[in-house]
Amino acid sequence: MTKKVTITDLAARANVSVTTVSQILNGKAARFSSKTVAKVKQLQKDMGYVPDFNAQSLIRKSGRTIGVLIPNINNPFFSRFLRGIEAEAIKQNYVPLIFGSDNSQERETHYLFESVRRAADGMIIASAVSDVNYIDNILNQNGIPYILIDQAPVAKGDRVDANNLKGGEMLANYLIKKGHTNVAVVCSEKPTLNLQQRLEGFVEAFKKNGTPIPDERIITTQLTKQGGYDATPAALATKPNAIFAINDEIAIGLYRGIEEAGLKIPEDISVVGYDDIDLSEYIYPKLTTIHQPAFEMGTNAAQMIIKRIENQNQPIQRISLPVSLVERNSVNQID
Amino acid sequence: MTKKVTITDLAARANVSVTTVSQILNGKAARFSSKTVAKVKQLQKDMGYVPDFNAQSLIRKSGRTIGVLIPNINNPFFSRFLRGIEAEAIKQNYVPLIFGSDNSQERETHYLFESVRRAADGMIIASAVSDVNYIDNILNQNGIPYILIDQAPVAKGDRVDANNLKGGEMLANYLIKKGHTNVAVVCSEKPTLNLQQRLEGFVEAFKKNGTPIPDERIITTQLTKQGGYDATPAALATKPNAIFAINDEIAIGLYRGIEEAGLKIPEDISVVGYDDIDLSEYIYPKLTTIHQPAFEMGTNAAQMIIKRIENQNQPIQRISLPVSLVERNSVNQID
DNA sequence: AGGATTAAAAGAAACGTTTTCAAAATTAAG
DNA sequence: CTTAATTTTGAAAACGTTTCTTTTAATCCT
Repeated sequence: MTKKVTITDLAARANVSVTTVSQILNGKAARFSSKTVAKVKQLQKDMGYVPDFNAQSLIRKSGRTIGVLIPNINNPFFSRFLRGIEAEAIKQNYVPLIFGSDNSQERETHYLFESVRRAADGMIIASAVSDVNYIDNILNQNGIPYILIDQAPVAKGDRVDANNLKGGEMLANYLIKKGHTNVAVVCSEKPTLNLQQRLEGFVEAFKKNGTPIPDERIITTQLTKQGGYDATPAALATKPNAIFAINDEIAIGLYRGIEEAGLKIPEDISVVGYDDIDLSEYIYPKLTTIHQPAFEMGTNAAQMIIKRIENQNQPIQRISLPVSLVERNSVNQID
Repeated sequence: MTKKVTITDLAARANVSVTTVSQILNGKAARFSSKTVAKVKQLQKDMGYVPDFNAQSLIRKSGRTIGVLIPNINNPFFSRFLRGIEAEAIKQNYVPLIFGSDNSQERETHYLFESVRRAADGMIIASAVSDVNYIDNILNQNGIPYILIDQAPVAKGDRVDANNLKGGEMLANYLIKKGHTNVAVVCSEKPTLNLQQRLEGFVEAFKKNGTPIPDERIITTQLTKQGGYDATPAALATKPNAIFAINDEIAIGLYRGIEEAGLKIPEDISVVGYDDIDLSEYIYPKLTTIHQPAFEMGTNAAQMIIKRIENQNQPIQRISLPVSLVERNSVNQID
């Protein structure tokens, strides 16, 4: 392990000042004779000089870093979302600092502070166990802009989401068209805003149809495959002819539970999900669900936060992405 | 957005020198009167002082950061692995810098350099599109220790893996016991060492059994669900009574392909996978596979690299974790 | 030729910490 | 009381950059 080579070493070898080297390596090469430029650039390669990140960030007051807080790396929706962020970040020369809160309040706080400590230039927060005002306080105090996904923003905040109200509504109307008026819903205990809206769109559509969904048909559980599996007996107990899983992960758990209960989808019972994770095409029967543009949500979020970082006082940005129903084979026509 | 508060500000407010503040905040509080200590600590809270990460790292020559390079965030095996890393890192107060190479050579290189640039203290590399010596060169030149997962290490390197040879062998013997001698394999084009070993264990066991697997029964494809799906026709064309998918993702793709071909698992054809991702219990029929301790591999990897970081010249570390066969319902008894 | 421009390069301050070393203040000892 | 020992504090250097300002060298113009 050789000692790290610094800009001073390089300058010395080039018989040139530190300033000169710095300038040349930072796009100001025009100011110098081509001979010097060539010499410095060559030497950089030869000596393997790479500027010290910390020294650089210290003085530039930015490390081009975006803190990203998500609930769960395991959930395919989020991993796709993450890849969107990554794609945009790489394009604009930022680096995402990825943190999974695992739905733990403690972890979320830890990572929030870690992001502050590491002087993230901005944050994308898709994890939501903490109170929004709490988050806002911490980040605001430290001058870190952030954007919230799937959660009610503080009044003045930037925001990107997909149209959840519409999504829920589309699903409901589809089910109604297929003759299902007797539905159960599996959702999480303390749903974040996006889930609430999904639910609302869904419930309202059924109400409008004159077939409201009674409260006891709304089952709560964890937002995971396991959660869906666990909730199956309770859902089945309400004798529905269709179940709406608030996300695809839950739907997959439901599939298993239903299978083990000896029932067939969609002949005995229909299921719809939400998210359109890649898996939904790989299970049997293929899942009818709402497509959310997870990747685009990622790229948009990244784009938005970068804009904000680079111009703190531009107008508030809000983007709402469209969703679509993708009809596959998990819903039966009845009557 | 208030101006950032520095240690100098705090010192001024406390009527005390910068040194004093620094010491007190860095575990050397014993050297000072309890009055001073109390005052400083209180003020830190009140003023919301948090040490500047870059200034700190610059002088300490470490940012307690571990670069993590994986092929694909989407693959559940890796996301579980990641969570193992995260768990250990948080315990030891490190932060993982997570990068997904997406199996792109270009990205991998980019992130490798990005890790160098950001002065990662060490790296965990589970992505393997690049040549090992190439990686070794870059990292070695910059004095960054690393550990390789699932890849042949450079002679002197630390290493953690699971026993792939054994895993392949177990699978083969299980299949043989179940009466399958007519098997196809779906693997990737340029398999990394771990995959090679899986394959070798598998193939050798069949050879030993007197029923060797002809080359044309080894189909190559991408290591994804889509890849498995795409490979189905080719695999089926060899008329096997069982297929070994080199990982569970491929197995899931196979499930879909087989279903669409109108065949039933395991009645018409058996399938085994490798990894034991959580999904394998949620598909129908449940997948028989080899369990790899992904999470533990993560914690071990993190532990190992941290040890290495904190003591560059300790002896080489190697851990090989055990694997086990988990028998579910995707294999039929034949004869 | 000699002042005025312009081009090329260098000097020095600043970023916010940690840490070494020495000085000042306090306490204990004789 | 003085001196020594101990506790507490502070000044300044160092980490590796970027950038603002200044100096030096080269070129131009009448």
